[in-house]
Amino acid sequence: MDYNFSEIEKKWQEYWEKNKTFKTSDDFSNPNKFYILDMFPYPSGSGLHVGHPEGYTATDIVARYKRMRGFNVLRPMGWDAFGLPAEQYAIQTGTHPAVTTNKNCDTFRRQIKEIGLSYDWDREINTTDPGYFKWTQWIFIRLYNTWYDEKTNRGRDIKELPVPIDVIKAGDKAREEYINSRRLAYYDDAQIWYCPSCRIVCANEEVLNDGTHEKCGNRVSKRNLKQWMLRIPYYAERLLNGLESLDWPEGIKEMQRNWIGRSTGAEVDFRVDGYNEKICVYTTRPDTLFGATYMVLAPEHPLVAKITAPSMRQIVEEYLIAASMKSDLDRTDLAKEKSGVFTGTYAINPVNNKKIPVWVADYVLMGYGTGAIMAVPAHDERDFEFAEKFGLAIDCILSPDITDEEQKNRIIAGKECWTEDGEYINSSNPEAGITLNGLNKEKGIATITAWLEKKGIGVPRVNYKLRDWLFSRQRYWGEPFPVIHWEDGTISLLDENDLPLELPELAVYEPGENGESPLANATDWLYVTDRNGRRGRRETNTMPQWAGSCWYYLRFIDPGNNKEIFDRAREKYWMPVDLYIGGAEHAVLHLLYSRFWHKVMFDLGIVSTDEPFIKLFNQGMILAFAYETAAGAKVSSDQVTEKDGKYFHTETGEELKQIVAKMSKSLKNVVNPDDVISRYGADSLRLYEMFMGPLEAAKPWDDKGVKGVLNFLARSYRLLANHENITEGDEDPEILRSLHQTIKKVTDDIENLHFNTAISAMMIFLNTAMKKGKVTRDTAKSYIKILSPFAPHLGEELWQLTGNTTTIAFVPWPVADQRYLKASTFECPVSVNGKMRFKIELPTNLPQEEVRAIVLADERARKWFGDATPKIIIVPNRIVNIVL
RNA sequence: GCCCGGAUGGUGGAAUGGUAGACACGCUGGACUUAAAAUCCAGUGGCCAUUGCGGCUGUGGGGGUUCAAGUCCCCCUCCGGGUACCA
Repeated sequence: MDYNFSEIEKKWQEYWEKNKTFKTSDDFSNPNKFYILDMFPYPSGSGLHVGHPEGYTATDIVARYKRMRGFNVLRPMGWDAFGLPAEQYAIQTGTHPAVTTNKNCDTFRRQIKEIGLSYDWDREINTTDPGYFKWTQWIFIRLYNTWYDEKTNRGRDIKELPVPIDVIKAGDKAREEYINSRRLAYYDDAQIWYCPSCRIVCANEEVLNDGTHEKCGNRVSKRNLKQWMLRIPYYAERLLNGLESLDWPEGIKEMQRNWIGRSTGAEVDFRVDGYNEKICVYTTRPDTLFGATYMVLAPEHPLVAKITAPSMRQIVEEYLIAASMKSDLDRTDLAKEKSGVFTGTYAINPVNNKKIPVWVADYVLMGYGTGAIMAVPAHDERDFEFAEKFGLAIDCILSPDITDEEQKNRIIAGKECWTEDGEYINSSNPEAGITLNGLNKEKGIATITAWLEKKGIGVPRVNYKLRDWLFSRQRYWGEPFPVIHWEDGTISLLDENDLPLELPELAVYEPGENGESPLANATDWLYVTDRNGRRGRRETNTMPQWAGSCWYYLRFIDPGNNKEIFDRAREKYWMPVDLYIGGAEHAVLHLLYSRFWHKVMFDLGIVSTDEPFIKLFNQGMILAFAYETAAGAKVSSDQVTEKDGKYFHTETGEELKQIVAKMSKSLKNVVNPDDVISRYGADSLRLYEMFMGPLEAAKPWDDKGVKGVLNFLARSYRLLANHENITEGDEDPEILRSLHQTIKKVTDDIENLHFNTAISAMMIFLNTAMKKGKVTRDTAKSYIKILSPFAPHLGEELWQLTGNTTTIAFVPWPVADQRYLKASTFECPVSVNGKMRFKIELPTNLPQEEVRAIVLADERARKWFGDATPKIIIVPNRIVNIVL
C-alpha cells in the first residue's frame, strides 16, 4: 500500500471545493465563535514562498481543531493588492496594474488551495476591488468628519465640535479653519520625505536610519508639499493604555510603547532679555532648572528670526541654510559631532534670574516638544557634549549617588556628566521661594513643578514621539481620495452615495510633473464642475497601502454587503479577532494604524470593540542555508557541491562555509512551495513547517527534514490504510495509554501553538503502534482525528478508509481519558548528590516511607553510602535524591 | 548608546528547578535484494573502559543560590531584531 499523496490531496481538495466544506455560517445561535486571521498577503509576481504557509498552516491547524471542538470558525483570506510593483510593471509595459494584480492573485489562490488550507473562499476580498475600497474611502470621510474630544477622550462627529465664540465672530473662513484644525484627517503643507527614484513621498516610517527608502534602497530628500495627514497622536494615550489588555508578545507591545514614546515633564517659559518674547521649552527634568546654562532653538523655530541679534544675523542665517540642506543621513552620521550658532541674545532663567545665551542647533528638533530646550550640560549627555565643544558653562546641581570619590569630584566640578539620581546642590533661591537642596530627583521634580505652576511660568506636560501620519502617496495604484479641491481654495469630500470613486483608465502610468501622481494626467477624470459652475480638481494623491489593510478584518465579516460597510449584528457576533498570526515586521506600523482606525470607528459606534485583535502571535522567519567563502563572499546555491558533509565551490573548488541566511534571489536559496508539494506533498509541507521548531523562532529550511515527516505520514498510511491492521475489541493497554497521552499532549499543544512538540507526540504514538503492528478501530479513529488538522488530506482519506462517509472536519475532537493516562508503576530515577545513577521500578503513589525503605535496601544505592544512613529527598512520582 | 530576544550533539530541535539531548534528520552496522531504492532492526554527545558492570565530562564563559540548575540570581562574551540627537 503506497501513500500516493498527489492523488489523495487532489481528491480531497476537489471534495472541499465542491462541497464548500469550509463555508462559514453566520449562525449566531452558536455562542462559541472563533475568528482566526492571517495577515493577508501582498500578491507579488513571484508567487508564494515557504514563509507564507508557515503562519497559514498554524492558523489552519487551530481553525480545524476549533471546528472539531464545536466552534463556529471564521477563517477568511484576501489580497492586499495595491502596491508599487504592479504600477512599475505598468510603466514598463503599459499593462494595467489590475491585470497584473489579478494574475498574481490567481497564482496565490491556486497555491494556497494546493496546501489544503481551510479558508472560506466565499469571503475572499481584494483591496483593489471598488466594492472594497468604496468602504476604505467611506472610512476616510469618517476620519475627516471626526474630531477628538479631549474632555471625554473619544472621537466625535465634527458637527458636535464646539466652536469658540471669538472664532465665530471672526467670520466663516476662521470658523472653517478652526474646524479643519480639529479634524482627524487634514490637508496641509508638510515637510516630507521624497524619494527621487520612486518619485514618491514616503512616510517617516518608510525611511530607514541611513536615510534610504525602505522600498527601493535609494536616498530620500526633504520637500515641502501639500499632503493628507491623520492626527493619530490624539489617540496616543489610548493606543498605549490599550496594550495592557492584549494577549500579544511582550516584545511587540514594547515596540509599540517605544514608538508612541510617552514622556512626562513640564513646559517652562523663559523670558527673552530685551525682547517682549518668551521661549517655551519642554523638559522631562524641570528639577534641573538651576543647572540650565544656555538654551537651544531648533533651526526651524519661528523665534529664531525674531530674536537673533543684528550682529549675528548673517552667521545664523547661514547656519539655517546649512541645516535645511542636511538630510537625516548627515544628522545621524554626525550624531557625535554637534553643530550650532549663538543668536547673540540671552534668556532669563526663571529660578535664579541668570542671563543665559540662546543658541540655534540642529540637535533640537522642531517636531518634538516645543522645538526649544533649556540645556543642562551637567546632567544631560547631549547638552554636555555641546557645552564642551562651544565652551559654555557647566554647572553641576546634583551631587551623584556614588561612592567613587574621584568620579564624584569630577562631576561636581562639571568635568563629567551625570544623568542619574543624587542630592541637589546649588539649587536654592530663597527670594523666589524655591529650594531643592538636599532632595532627591523624585521629590525635586514634584517640588519644582508645583512651584512653576504657582508662579504661572510652567505646567506639567505629557509628550509623545508619535507624529501625525502622512497619509497620501503620489501613485496611481492606490485608493483615490474622495476629495475635490475647488478653485476658491476650499475642499469638499464626495457624498457617500457617490462612492466608490474609481480610478480612471490611463494611457501612461508615469508620475506627473514635480512628483505629482500619474492621476494628474487623467484630465477627463480630474476636472469637475459643480451646479453653480464652480470648477474643481480632484485629489491626485492616492492612499498608502496601509489604508486597505487597516480594516480588512472587518470586511471579512460581511464581504458582499454593498449597502453598509458590514452588517452590525454580524460585527457584534464575530469581533474581536480571537487569534491573529503574522510576521513581526508589522509590529509597529500595520498593527498601530489598524488599532487607531479601529478606535476611531469604536468611538463613532461603527464597531463594538475597542481593540481589534485580542491575541497576536508572530511566526518566525523561515531562513535557508547559504554559502560563503573564507573571505565572506556569498556564493549562490547552484554553485555549491557537497562532499562528505563539506561544501565546495563548483568552479573554483574552494571550500565554503554553510551559513543560515534569509532566502533571496541572489543567493539562489529560495524554496518554492510548488516544488515541495510536487516532491513531498502538501501534507508534508504543512507538517514540516510545523515540525521545524517553535512557531515564533527563525529557523532554516532543510529539504532533508521534509523527508522525515513524509516518512511519518507514509508510516501512518501504511498502518491504518490496511484493513488487516485494524482490529475490533479491546485495545492493548500500552497502546491505549500512549494514545491518551498523545491526545492530551496534542490538545494542549494546539491550544498553546506548540505544534512541533504536538507532532513529535504523534510520532511517538505511531512508533508504539507500529511495534505492535495492529490497533483497534477506535484507536485508529482517535489518532486520525488528532492527525487531521495537521495533515488534513491524509486525515480525510484515512477517515474514509476506516469506514466513515462524512468529512472529518466537524467530527468531535477526542478527549483524553484520565484512567489511561497514569501507569501503575514507573521507572523512578535515583540520583546521588543530584546525579542520576540508576532506576528502580516503583508503584506510583507509594508512600514516602516505603520508597525510602526500598531505596535504602537497594544494593546499587548501598554502593554509594555503605553502612551510613544518608539523607534522602523524595519527590513523589518523580525522582529520589540521595544526599551524601 | 538604549530596548527586546537568543546561544543545548554533526544538523533542526526537546526538557512544570527533579533522569539533559524527546522527536526528526544525518551517520554507522545489520536484514531483505543479483544490485540499488524503499522498508525493517540495532547503534549514535564527547572522552576512557569494554570480558562484565561501568566511570569521567558535558547546555556560550565566570561566579552564586539549592538536596538538585539548560531552567533562578549576579557579571561577561558573542549573535539576531528594533530604535536612535525625542530634551
